[in-house]
Amino acid sequence: MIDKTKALLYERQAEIAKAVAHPLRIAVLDFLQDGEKCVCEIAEHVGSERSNVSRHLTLMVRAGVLSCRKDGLKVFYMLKTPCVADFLGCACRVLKQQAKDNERLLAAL
Amino acid sequence: MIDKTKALLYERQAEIAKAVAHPLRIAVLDFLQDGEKCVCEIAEHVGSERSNVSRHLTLMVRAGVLSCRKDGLKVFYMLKTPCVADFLGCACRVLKQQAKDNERLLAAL
DNA sequence: TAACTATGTGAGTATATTATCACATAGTGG
DNA sequence: CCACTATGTGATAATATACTCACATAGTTA
Repeated sequence: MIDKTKALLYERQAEIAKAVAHPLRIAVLDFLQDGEKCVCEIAEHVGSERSNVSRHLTLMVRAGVLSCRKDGLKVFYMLKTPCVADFLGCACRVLKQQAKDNERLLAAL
Repeated sequence: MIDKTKALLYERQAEIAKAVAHPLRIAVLDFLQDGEKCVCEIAEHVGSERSNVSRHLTLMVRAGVLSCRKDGLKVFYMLKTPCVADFLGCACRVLKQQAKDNERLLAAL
Protein backbone atom coordinates (compact mmCIF):
# COMPACT_ATOMS: atom_id res chain seq x y z
CA MET A 1 0.00 0.00 0.00
CA ILE A 2 0.91 3.63 -0.46
CA ASP A 3 1.80 5.71 2.58
CA LYS A 4 0.57 9.26 3.15
CA THR A 5 3.81 10.91 2.13
CA LYS A 6 3.87 9.12 -1.19
CA ALA A 7 0.18 9.82 -1.77
CA LEU A 8 0.88 13.52 -1.28
CA LEU A 9 3.86 13.38 -3.62
CA TYR A 10 1.74 11.72 -6.30
CA GLU A 11 -0.91 14.42 -5.89
CA ARG A 12 1.66 17.15 -6.39
CA GLN A 13 3.28 15.47 -9.35
CA ALA A 14 -0.13 15.01 -10.94
CA GLU A 15 -0.86 18.72 -10.48
CA ILE A 16 2.30 19.60 -12.33
CA ALA A 17 1.59 17.11 -15.10
CA LYS A 18 -1.94 18.51 -15.41
CA ALA A 19 -0.52 21.99 -15.76
CA VAL A 20 1.34 20.76 -18.82
CA ALA A 21 -1.41 18.53 -20.21
CA HIS A 22 -3.01 20.82 -22.77
CA PRO A 23 -1.94 21.61 -26.34
CA LEU A 24 -2.22 25.34 -25.84
CA ARG A 25 -0.17 25.20 -22.66
CA ILE A 26 2.48 23.10 -24.32
CA ALA A 27 2.59 25.61 -27.15
CA VAL A 28 3.16 28.32 -24.55
CA LEU A 29 5.91 26.39 -22.80
CA ASP A 30 7.63 25.78 -26.10
CA PHE A 31 7.31 29.46 -27.01
CA LEU A 32 8.71 30.56 -23.66
CA GLN A 33 11.89 28.55 -24.12
CA ASP A 34 12.76 31.53 -26.26
CA GLY A 35 12.60 33.85 -23.24
CA GLU A 36 9.89 35.82 -21.44
CA LYS A 37 6.87 37.05 -23.38
CA CYS A 38 3.84 39.18 -22.56
CA VAL A 39 0.27 37.92 -22.73
CA CYS A 40 -0.56 39.53 -26.04
CA GLU A 41 2.54 38.14 -27.73
CA ILE A 42 1.66 34.70 -26.40
CA ALA A 43 -1.99 35.01 -27.41
CA GLU A 44 -1.00 36.03 -30.90
CA HIS A 45 1.51 33.25 -31.21
CA VAL A 46 -0.82 30.48 -30.07
CA GLY A 47 -3.79 31.98 -31.89
CA SER A 48 -6.32 32.13 -29.06
CA GLU A 49 -8.26 34.80 -27.16
CA ARG A 50 -6.36 36.91 -24.67
CA SER A 51 -8.73 36.01 -21.84
CA ASN A 52 -8.37 32.32 -22.52
CA VAL A 53 -4.60 32.52 -22.67
CA SER A 54 -4.57 34.55 -19.48
CA ARG A 55 -6.45 31.74 -17.73
CA HIS A 56 -4.02 29.12 -18.92
CA LEU A 57 -1.11 31.26 -17.84
CA THR A 58 -2.41 31.84 -14.32
CA LEU A 59 -3.09 28.12 -14.07
CA MET A 60 0.54 27.37 -14.90
CA VAL A 61 1.79 29.99 -12.46
CA ARG A 62 -0.31 28.46 -9.70
CA ALA A 63 1.10 25.05 -10.56
CA GLY A 64 4.63 26.41 -10.20
CA VAL A 65 5.53 25.92 -13.83
CA LEU A 66 5.69 29.57 -14.83
CA SER A 67 6.46 32.82 -13.10
CA CYS A 68 5.60 36.33 -14.16
CA ARG A 69 6.74 39.91 -13.79
CA LYS A 70 4.83 43.12 -14.32
CA ASP A 71 6.24 45.94 -16.36
CA GLY A 72 3.86 48.84 -16.83
CA LEU A 73 0.77 47.64 -18.58
CA LYS A 74 2.32 44.38 -19.63
CA VAL A 75 2.81 41.16 -17.72
CA PHE A 76 5.68 39.00 -18.83
CA TYR A 77 5.57 35.27 -18.31
CA MET A 78 8.59 32.96 -18.24
CA LEU A 79 9.50 29.36 -17.47
CA LYS A 80 10.10 29.05 -13.76
CA THR A 81 12.87 26.50 -14.12
CA PRO A 82 14.57 25.10 -17.19
CA CYS A 83 13.50 21.61 -16.11
CA VAL A 84 9.97 22.49 -17.15
CA ALA A 85 11.16 22.10 -20.72
CA ASP A 86 12.33 18.58 -19.87
CA PHE A 87 8.70 17.52 -19.88
CA LEU A 88 8.46 18.27 -23.54
CA GLY A 89 11.59 16.22 -24.16
CA CYS A 90 10.17 13.26 -22.24
CA ALA A 91 6.98 13.40 -24.26
CA CYS A 92 8.99 13.52 -27.48
CA ARG A 93 10.88 10.40 -26.51
CA VAL A 94 7.62 8.59 -25.86
CA LEU A 95 6.36 9.74 -29.27
CA LYS A 96 9.52 8.48 -30.94
CA GLN A 97 9.03 5.12 -29.30
CA GLN A 98 5.47 5.06 -30.67
CA ALA A 99 6.76 5.85 -34.14
CA LYS A 100 9.27 3.00 -33.90
CA ASP A 101 6.51 0.61 -32.90
CA ASN A 102 4.46 1.69 -35.87
CA GLU A 103 7.39 1.12 -38.21
CA ARG A 104 7.85 -2.36 -36.85
CA LEU A 105 4.15 -3.03 -37.30
CA LEU A 106 4.20 -1.82 -40.90
CA ALA A 107 7.30 -3.85 -41.67
CA ALA A 108 5.48 -6.97 -40.48
CA LEU A 109 2.60 -6.52 -42.92
CA MET B 1 1.85 31.63 -35.50
CA ILE B 2 2.03 27.89 -35.09
CA ASP B 3 2.17 25.67 -38.16
CA LYS B 4 0.15 22.47 -38.56
CA THR B 5 3.05 20.16 -37.84
CA LYS B 6 3.79 21.87 -34.56
CA ALA B 7 0.12 21.98 -33.66
CA LEU B 8 -0.06 18.23 -34.14
CA LEU B 9 3.07 17.70 -32.09
CA TYR B 10 1.62 19.76 -29.23
CA GLU B 11 -1.59 17.70 -29.40
CA ARG B 12 0.36 14.48 -29.09
CA GLN B 13 2.57 15.74 -26.32
CA ALA B 14 -0.51 16.91 -24.45
CA GLU B 15 -2.08 13.46 -24.77
CA ILE B 16 0.97 11.90 -23.21
CA ALA B 17 1.06 14.45 -20.42
CA LYS B 18 -2.64 13.85 -19.79
CA ALA B 19 -2.00 10.14 -19.53
CA VAL B 20 0.35 10.91 -16.66
CA ALA B 21 -1.70 13.66 -15.05
CA HIS B 22 -3.53 11.74 -12.35
CA PRO B 23 -2.36 10.71 -8.87
CA LEU B 24 -3.49 7.13 -9.32
CA ARG B 25 -1.74 6.85 -12.66
CA ILE B 26 1.44 8.31 -11.27
CA ALA B 27 1.26 5.81 -8.42
CA VAL B 28 1.00 3.06 -11.04
CA LEU B 29 3.95 4.37 -13.03
CA ASP B 30 6.03 4.56 -9.89
CA PHE B 31 5.01 1.03 -8.92
CA LEU B 32 5.85 -0.31 -12.37
CA GLN B 33 9.42 0.98 -12.20
CA ASP B 34 9.81 -2.14 -10.11
CA GLY B 35 8.88 -4.32 -13.09
CA GLU B 36 5.68 -5.65 -14.64
CA LYS B 37 2.63 -6.24 -12.44
CA CYS B 38 -0.85 -7.66 -12.98
CA VAL B 39 -4.02 -5.66 -12.50
CA CYS B 40 -4.89 -7.11 -9.12
CA GLU B 41 -1.44 -6.41 -7.73
CA ILE B 42 -1.67 -2.86 -9.00
CA ALA B 43 -5.21 -2.39 -7.68
CA GLU B 44 -4.16 -3.65 -4.28
CA HIS B 45 -1.09 -1.45 -4.24
CA VAL B 46 -2.87 1.76 -5.16
CA GLY B 47 -5.93 0.93 -3.07
CA SER B 48 -8.66 1.34 -5.66
CA GLU B 49 -11.29 -0.83 -7.39
CA ARG B 50 -10.11 -3.27 -10.01
CA SER B 51 -12.46 -1.88 -12.63
CA ASN B 52 -11.27 1.64 -12.04
CA VAL B 53 -7.63 0.64 -12.19
CA SER B 54 -8.30 -1.31 -15.36
CA ARG B 55 -9.70 1.83 -16.95
CA HIS B 56 -6.65 3.88 -16.01
CA LEU B 57 -4.37 1.17 -17.33
CA THR B 58 -6.06 0.91 -20.72
CA LEU B 59 -5.94 4.69 -20.94
CA MET B 60 -2.18 4.66 -20.43
CA VAL B 61 -1.73 1.85 -22.94
CA ARG B 62 -3.68 3.83 -25.53
CA ALA B 63 -1.51 6.85 -24.82
CA GLY B 64 1.61 4.77 -25.46
CA VAL B 65 2.90 5.01 -21.95
CA LEU B 66 2.36 1.40 -20.91
CA SER B 67 2.28 -1.91 -22.68
CA CYS B 68 0.78 -5.18 -21.53
CA ARG B 69 1.12 -8.91 -21.95
CA LYS B 70 -1.38 -11.64 -21.24
CA ASP B 71 -0.42 -14.72 -19.29
CA GLY B 72 -3.30 -17.06 -18.60
CA LEU B 73 -5.93 -15.24 -16.62
CA LYS B 74 -3.67 -12.39 -15.73
CA VAL B 75 -2.66 -9.33 -17.70
CA PHE B 76 0.69 -7.84 -16.85
CA TYR B 77 1.34 -4.16 -17.39
CA MET B 78 4.75 -2.57 -17.75
CA LEU B 79 6.35 0.75 -18.64
CA LYS B 80 6.68 0.98 -22.37
CA THR B 81 9.95 2.88 -22.30
CA PRO B 82 12.17 3.85 -19.39
CA CYS B 83 11.77 7.50 -20.40
CA VAL B 84 8.24 7.39 -19.04
CA ALA B 85 9.79 7.47 -15.62
CA ASP B 86 11.61 10.67 -16.59
CA PHE B 87 8.30 12.48 -16.28
CA LEU B 88 8.23 11.76 -12.60
CA GLY B 89 11.76 13.08 -12.28
CA CYS B 90 10.86 16.30 -14.10
CA ALA B 91 7.89 16.81 -11.80
CA CYS B 92 10.11 16.23 -8.78
CA ARG B 93 12.54 18.89 -9.95
CA VAL B 94 9.69 21.36 -10.31
CA LEU B 95 8.52 20.47 -6.81
CA LYS B 96 12.01 21.00 -5.41
CA GLN B 97 12.11 24.41 -7.03
CA GLN B 98 8.79 25.22 -5.37
CA ALA B 99 10.16 24.12 -2.01
CA LYS B 100 13.20 26.36 -2.50
CA ASP B 101 10.94 29.32 -3.26
CA ASN B 102 8.97 28.65 -0.12
CA GLU B 103 12.14 28.56 1.94
CA ARG B 104 13.24 31.88 0.54
CA LEU B 105 9.82 33.31 1.32
CA LEU B 106 9.94 32.06 4.90
CA ALA B 107 13.45 33.39 5.39
CA ALA B 108 12.23 36.83 4.35
CA LEU B 109 9.54 36.97 7.05
C1' DT C 1 -19.71 -28.88 -17.83
C1' DA C 2 -19.82 -25.91 -13.68
C1' DA C 3 -17.74 -23.06 -10.46
C1' DC C 4 -14.12 -19.90 -10.09
C1' DT C 5 -10.75 -16.04 -10.91
C1' DA C 6 -8.91 -12.02 -13.36
C1' DT C 7 -10.03 -8.55 -16.30
C1' DG C 8 -12.74 -5.42 -19.10
C1' DT C 9 -17.01 -2.71 -20.31
C1' DG C 10 -21.78 -0.21 -20.33
C1' DA C 11 -24.54 3.07 -18.01
C1' DG C 12 -25.17 6.52 -14.91
C1' DT C 13 -23.77 10.15 -11.87
C1' DA C 14 -20.59 13.46 -10.08
C1' DT C 15 -17.05 16.49 -10.88
C1' DA C 16 -13.55 19.11 -13.43
C1' DT C 17 -11.88 21.54 -17.45
C1' DT C 18 -12.29 24.54 -21.30
C1' DA C 19 -13.82 28.38 -24.16
C1' DT C 20 -16.50 32.41 -24.74
C1' DC C 21 -18.64 36.72 -23.80
C1' DA C 22 -19.16 40.69 -21.29
C1' DC C 23 -17.28 43.37 -17.96
C1' DA C 24 -13.78 44.96 -14.29
C1' DT C 25 -9.25 46.57 -13.15
C1' DA C 26 -4.88 48.85 -13.65
C1' DG C 27 -1.51 51.45 -15.83
C1' DT C 28 -0.41 55.12 -19.75
C1' DG C 29 -0.50 59.32 -22.14
C1' DG C 30 -3.07 63.24 -24.20
C1' DC D 1 -10.01 63.70 -16.20
C1' DC D 2 -10.73 60.86 -20.44
C1' DA D 3 -9.66 57.67 -23.85
C1' DC D 4 -6.81 53.88 -24.56
C1' DT D 5 -4.26 49.45 -23.96
C1' DA D 6 -3.11 45.15 -21.55
C1' DT D 7 -4.66 41.98 -18.48
C1' DG D 8 -7.70 39.45 -15.40
C1' DT D 9 -12.34 37.67 -13.78
C1' DG D 10 -17.46 36.19 -13.29
C1' DA D 11 -21.00 33.56 -15.37
C1' DT D 12 -22.35 30.29 -18.43
C1' DA D 13 -22.50 26.37 -21.46
C1' DA D 14 -20.13 22.56 -23.66
C1' DT D 15 -17.26 18.91 -23.06
C1' DA D 16 -14.26 15.63 -20.88
C1' DT D 17 -12.86 12.74 -16.82
C1' DA D 18 -13.45 9.88 -12.98
C1' DC D 19 -15.73 6.64 -10.08
C1' DT D 20 -19.13 3.08 -8.97
C1' DC D 21 -22.07 -0.73 -9.73
C1' DA D 22 -23.60 -4.45 -12.21
C1' DC D 23 -22.66 -7.44 -15.68
C1' DA D 24 -19.87 -9.62 -19.66
C1' DT D 25 -15.89 -12.13 -21.19
C1' DA D 26 -12.05 -15.22 -21.11
C1' DG D 27 -9.18 -18.46 -19.20
C1' DT D 28 -8.57 -22.10 -15.31
C1' DT D 29 -9.46 -26.06 -12.75
C1' DA D 30 -12.26 -29.46 -10.44
